[in-house]
Amino acid sequence: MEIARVLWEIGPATVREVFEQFPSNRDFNFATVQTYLRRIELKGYATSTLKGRVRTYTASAKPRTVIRDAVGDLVDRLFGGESLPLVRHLIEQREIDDKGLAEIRKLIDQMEKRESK
Amino acid sequence: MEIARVLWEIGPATVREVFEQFPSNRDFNFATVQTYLRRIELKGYATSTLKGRVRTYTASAKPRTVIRDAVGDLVDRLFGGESLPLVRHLIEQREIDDKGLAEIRKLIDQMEKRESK
DNA sequence: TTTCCATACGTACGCCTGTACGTATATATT
DNA sequence: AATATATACGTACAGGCGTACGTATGGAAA
Repeated sequence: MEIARVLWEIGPATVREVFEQFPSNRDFNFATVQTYLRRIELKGYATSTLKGRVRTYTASAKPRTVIRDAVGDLVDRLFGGESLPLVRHLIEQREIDDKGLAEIRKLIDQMEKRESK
Repeated sequence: MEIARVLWEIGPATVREVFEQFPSNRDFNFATVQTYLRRIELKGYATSTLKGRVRTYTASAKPRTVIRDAVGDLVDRLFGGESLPLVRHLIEQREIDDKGLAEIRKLIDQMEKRESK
């Protein structure tokens, strides 16, 4: 996931480019990043091509899809499929700052407006 | 997680009691539930005592703690540690119904009030 | 041209997870 | 008392994940 996120963020990239996205506090071995990218491709979340000596990876699955699946899975396991308790948890545990709270309120307004139309 | 949730919900319980919480669409084998409970105890999330022939498990870790860890992990992996995008995702993908949205709005009000005090 | 460096690719390995079987044994049923 | 039933407990086994090593090879530096 960490690796896939990098691919989404910086777009098509070589192993080295992905590797270099990680700050020193998250120090993977180059070969480890390589393995992850290979596996990501195996699962169909990315494609790659060999240009000369260097393989370049491109994300194929959309973030939205992968995120939906992963979050759905967590929600099933932790909350029996209910999303609301997760949001409640996040807000109550103060994981969201003031600015964030304001943004969420705005989002809710929009969703309600859109829904009633 | 599914198993631990049951322990939290129904309190101390025997393997059979936990086993019976699952509806037929989620059909574990009795032995499977047994194994999970053993592992949950191994990890320190529960304790157990043998009364006569029957072992009874009691959750020890608090849901809040386990949930915080699991959600934190997901947020790290999927969103680089930012919780807001997760909430945004949940709301935008319409995972929350009207009633839920209203409740969240109320919650936000409360949090803001509490914070400013 | 010889040596070094980067990269690809195959392989490894321990741990975790999901799932369950088999066996011993104690309790309930006949 | 003999037999069936339930339970605990040890064990298993495949697949995934996190992490990386080793080796071959092509291009760069000396």
